[in-house]
Amino acid sequence: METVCRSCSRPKPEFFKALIGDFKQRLRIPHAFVKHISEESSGRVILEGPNHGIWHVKLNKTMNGILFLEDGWEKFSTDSSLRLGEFLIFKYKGDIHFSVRIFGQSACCKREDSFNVKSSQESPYVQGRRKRGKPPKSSKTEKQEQEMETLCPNCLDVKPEFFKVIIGDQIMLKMRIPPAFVKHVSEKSSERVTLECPGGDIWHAKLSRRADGMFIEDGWEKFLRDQSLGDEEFLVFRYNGDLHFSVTIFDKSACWREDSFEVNNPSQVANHPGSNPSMSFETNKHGTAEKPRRNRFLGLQNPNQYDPLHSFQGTEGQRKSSPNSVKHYEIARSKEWEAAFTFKKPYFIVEMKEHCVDKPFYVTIPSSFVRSYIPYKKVKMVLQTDNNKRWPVSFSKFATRSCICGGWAKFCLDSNLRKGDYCAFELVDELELRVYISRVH
DNA sequence: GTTCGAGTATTAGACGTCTA
DNA sequence: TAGACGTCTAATACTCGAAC
Repeated sequence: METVCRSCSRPKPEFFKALIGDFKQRLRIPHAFVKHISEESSGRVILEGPNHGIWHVKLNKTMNGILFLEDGWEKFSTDSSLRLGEFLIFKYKGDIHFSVRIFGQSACCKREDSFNVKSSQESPYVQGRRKRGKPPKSSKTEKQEQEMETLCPNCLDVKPEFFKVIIGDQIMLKMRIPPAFVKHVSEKSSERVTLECPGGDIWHAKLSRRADGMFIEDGWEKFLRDQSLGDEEFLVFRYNGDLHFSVTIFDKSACWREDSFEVNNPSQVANHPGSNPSMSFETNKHGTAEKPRRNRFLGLQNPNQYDPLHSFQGTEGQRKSSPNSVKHYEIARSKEWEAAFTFKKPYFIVEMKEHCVDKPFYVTIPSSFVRSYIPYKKVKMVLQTDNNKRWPVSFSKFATRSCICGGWAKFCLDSNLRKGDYCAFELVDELELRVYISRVH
């Protein structure tokens, strides 16, 4: 169970961000999160890295009330070696103070890598390159060791974590633990998995070890059902050991789901400090309490509540350019581009470089995508766009890489692609890629 | 035996050059 | 000149050996 921290009596609001587009220049605060900081929406904020290093970043507000982390953000981004496709989770501690956790493309928390980054001066990265050899052992003072035992995980992020996005049908039956995370699970552990929501509710499921990975099933489906979890919701699993996971749920607004902090079992309500006394329960046919099902947000009914940059999806354990199920919408807004991405099919994203939009006109396809989805050495493919226009292109697989070349130039010119734009390629059919464009210019 | 530094291998992206 | 292919380089994982 999520313990009550001695340094905080209530849960701290969180939101997550996917690093896409111009994330190195600035980062938008999700609209739904602004309410938590609206009174302090102008000025400097403090970002605390995974190792408790501190960065000061200017929080700027646009005319239409959108908040961006800007001046100083680039330094934080550089010092933390943030990369496209990674995820950040911001926990708001109050007094414009955020702690930040970084999740790599393996879907696991990058804490181990970034733990020793105390500040830009002490970064183990030299000119952006990680120093070779094993990282030095993190040194903690005796006091810090004691605090680790008494502070709740939300206040001291020292436990391994991974995230998972609810996408597609398969995950409704079982959830694959990211391969990069499996090392944290002892081979001697039992098969009984405990999933605990912040409100204290507990679900049990079965852990299956198979040749193709480690899965949580038999009970997972009930957990999803009871939490009314559905497409595009984002879960963070914090591992407490002995197959006990604390689960934090984020909804489509990129903010934590506050109802996940409510207690599902009325018998627990009276004893739970964070419970909502006004919450009512219905009794199901079995006589057990059932939380009213959440009114799930299924579409862009209210674009103002939707943070278009949040939902670049994670992977099922793949290292790069995950072909996870996501769909991208293109949203152009004045000079700055914003895109909302929610794919349903395998995809990859490419930033348009000079060679993509000028001679010799080609796009390199991530090899992980090619291995998984394009078994051909040389084949004709079709690109299509939102307006149902189609462009024939050639796909070629070489010894060291694969690319789209023949025909790409015409697509590029017809679509007026420019250097710096992003293209998402969604594999809608065996030899058909739907292209979504995010324009920077 | 453990920790840490350093060398090597592998992979993927960028870019230059060749050829039909 | 467009497309095909080779080479270079960066990033990172893996392995080994020295120091403690």
